[in-house]
Amino acid sequence: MGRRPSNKPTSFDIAYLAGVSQPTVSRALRGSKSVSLATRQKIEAIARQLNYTVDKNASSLRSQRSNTLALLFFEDPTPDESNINPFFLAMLGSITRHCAHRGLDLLISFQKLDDDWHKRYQDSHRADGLILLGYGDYTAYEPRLRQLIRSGTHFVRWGSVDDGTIGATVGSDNFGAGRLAGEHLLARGRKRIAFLGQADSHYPEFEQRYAGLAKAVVTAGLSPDPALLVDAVSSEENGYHAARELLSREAPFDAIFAASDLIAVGAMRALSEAGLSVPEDVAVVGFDDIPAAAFTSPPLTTIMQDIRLAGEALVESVLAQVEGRPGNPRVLPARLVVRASSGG
Amino acid sequence: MGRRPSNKPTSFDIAYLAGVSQPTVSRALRGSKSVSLATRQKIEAIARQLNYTVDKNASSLRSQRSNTLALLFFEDPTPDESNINPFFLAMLGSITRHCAHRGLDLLISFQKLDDDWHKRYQDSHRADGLILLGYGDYTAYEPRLRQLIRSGTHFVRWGSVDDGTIGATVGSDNFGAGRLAGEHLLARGRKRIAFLGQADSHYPEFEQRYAGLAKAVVTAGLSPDPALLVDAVSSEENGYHAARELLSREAPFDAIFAASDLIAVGAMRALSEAGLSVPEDVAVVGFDDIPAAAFTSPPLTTIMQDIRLAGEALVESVLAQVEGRPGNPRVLPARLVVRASSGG
DNA sequence: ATGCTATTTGGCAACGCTCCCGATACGAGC
DNA sequence: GCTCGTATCGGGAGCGTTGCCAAATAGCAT
Repeated sequence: MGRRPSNKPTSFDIAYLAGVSQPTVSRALRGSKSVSLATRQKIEAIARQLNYTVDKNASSLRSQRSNTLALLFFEDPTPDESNINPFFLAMLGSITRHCAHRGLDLLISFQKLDDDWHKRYQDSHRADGLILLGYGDYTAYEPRLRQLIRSGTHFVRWGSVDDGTIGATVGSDNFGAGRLAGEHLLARGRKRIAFLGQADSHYPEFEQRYAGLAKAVVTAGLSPDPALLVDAVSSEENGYHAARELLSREAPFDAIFAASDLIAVGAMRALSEAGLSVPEDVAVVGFDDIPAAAFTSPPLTTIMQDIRLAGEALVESVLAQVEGRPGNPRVLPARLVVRASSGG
Repeated sequence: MGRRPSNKPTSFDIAYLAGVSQPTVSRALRGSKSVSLATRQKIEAIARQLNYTVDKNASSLRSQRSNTLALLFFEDPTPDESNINPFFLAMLGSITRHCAHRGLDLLISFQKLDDDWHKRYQDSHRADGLILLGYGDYTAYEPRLRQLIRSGTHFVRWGSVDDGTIGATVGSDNFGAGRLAGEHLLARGRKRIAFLGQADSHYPEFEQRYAGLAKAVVTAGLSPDPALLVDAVSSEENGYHAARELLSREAPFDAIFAASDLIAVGAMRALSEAGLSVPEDVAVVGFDDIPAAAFTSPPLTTIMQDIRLAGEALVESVLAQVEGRPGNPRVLPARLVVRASSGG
């Protein structure tokens, strides 16, 4: 029964024990250089001995800095509770680690696209900045982004980096990646490449992936066939149905470029049910390199985004804004991971 | 230029506009019943119009309640940055949703087992309680748990629920699940079932899974063979090596029960390389039902834990403690998901 | 010894909210 | 007509920290 259990010590207690004033304790523990080595060490020793921790709320209230970022996930289609987009989960890992590296706390939250999430965060001082991660229909949350900007909330968005977007944005080189996928398939002799994914402006990332593919096709002297373009948002179910739709169109095709791995996985199931074999009849390339991609049969050729770099870029971008610097847009390279589904 | 951008309104502003005192604003917005309907409505209207949000830090500082939980992940083996245990990620989804449902914020953080993470959270008022999620060596963080208890920090642990554990705990019925797996394999005529996973007291969950399996074997009138017990912690690499170790022992076996899906996946790779086919030569059952389990070839029979329920139970347990009620231990049922790897 | 700069430290006042009272108003009750 | 209870609100005091400025001390040249 040495010490009373939950009598959380304050900086006053330490000040008293160290024989200094309370502000000095604050300075010492925060590493201000205007406190002598001797007193700092004495203070640190006492603090350690008392198991003292700075009160996060008091500190944040006073300094108007929470040293916390909020990570908001948006998902369009899935009403399924626990089934989160695996790519975003990988991103989450990268972001948390980078936050830890920078001494930041990370608040996370899942949002419906049409919720009033922005109100929770603007001016509440929960977080110094927001990281927005979402695949969904861009137009659905675009007005809310304007709201955030108006209220002076710092945020960065993961998504398509182009002129039309609003606020700081970090994203992969979707166009380049699409082109990469196209060139890969063309190099393997495929001539009629279908695209599964929403290729309109509501889904700018998918749109750019398609644009890259089209560019590769055109460059090869071929012309893209609109019949090979099937809408799908990112889920296995949608991929399955999109592939069936494609099959029903009876336009010949010898390859599929899916806008996401989930779509690709669903599509491969549909192909297999239709008696088509991958990659002999149809080569398949996905996007994201989710963990399951290595375990499909055949294993899925896909585009790997640089997740580590992405997490870092996102965190640094918000941080820059918090510190008054501009959060410049950033395009990250993506690379092709060749597996069996595209014929090696 | 209607309103000045980042001049965050305070409750004083609202009070002034509403012609009431500032505390009344606070009460009204928090739904205290001792404020008349008329003034409440007036206050709410003004608050909405000004885009007012309660300052989280001030509120938490005064009330000593942050309405925030912290989710801490522990991982033993993986130094690999972005490769997070998929089961925990699913759990994360469930926990966040339940937190949202309860109006709680969720702080997340990845920890090394031997870090001084407990200091960050005790008395810092970052969070009202902690949820600890980890597969690793229990003994490594057990002393830190005692520390938390001493300091009066509320927490709940996901893991093995038995007498030896400390603090509030929620976990699956590992023993029952192990038995389920054993009975399933025995019912399919397998008689020599190997177990891949650390079956000692440092990994109580794995230990119990093994105990359940052993129970099933004994009940069937057979006796467990120590030669069929191979240590492995949860990763694909470890599963691979464990299976090779098993093969090298030259003790006959016709089934493998892996303590986790990751181990099972690695083991299947080793089996396949050794020219053994699943399930003909060796039936395989995993544990966790990670997303990839459905895509292995053959698809993996595994144990599915009730993740939705788990998230809810964890959150409710900490909440109970915060409110002064005891956070009782809770054992959740798990069920078998039969796929091809065990012979259907 | 005196003055003057450089280094440390203390005092005071917020930060924006919630909690604990006490004050006021209004009807009811005798 | 007066007291008393109930509903509603205001006043004042913190919650534990950090920011700002002044004060004290030390160090050194004059």
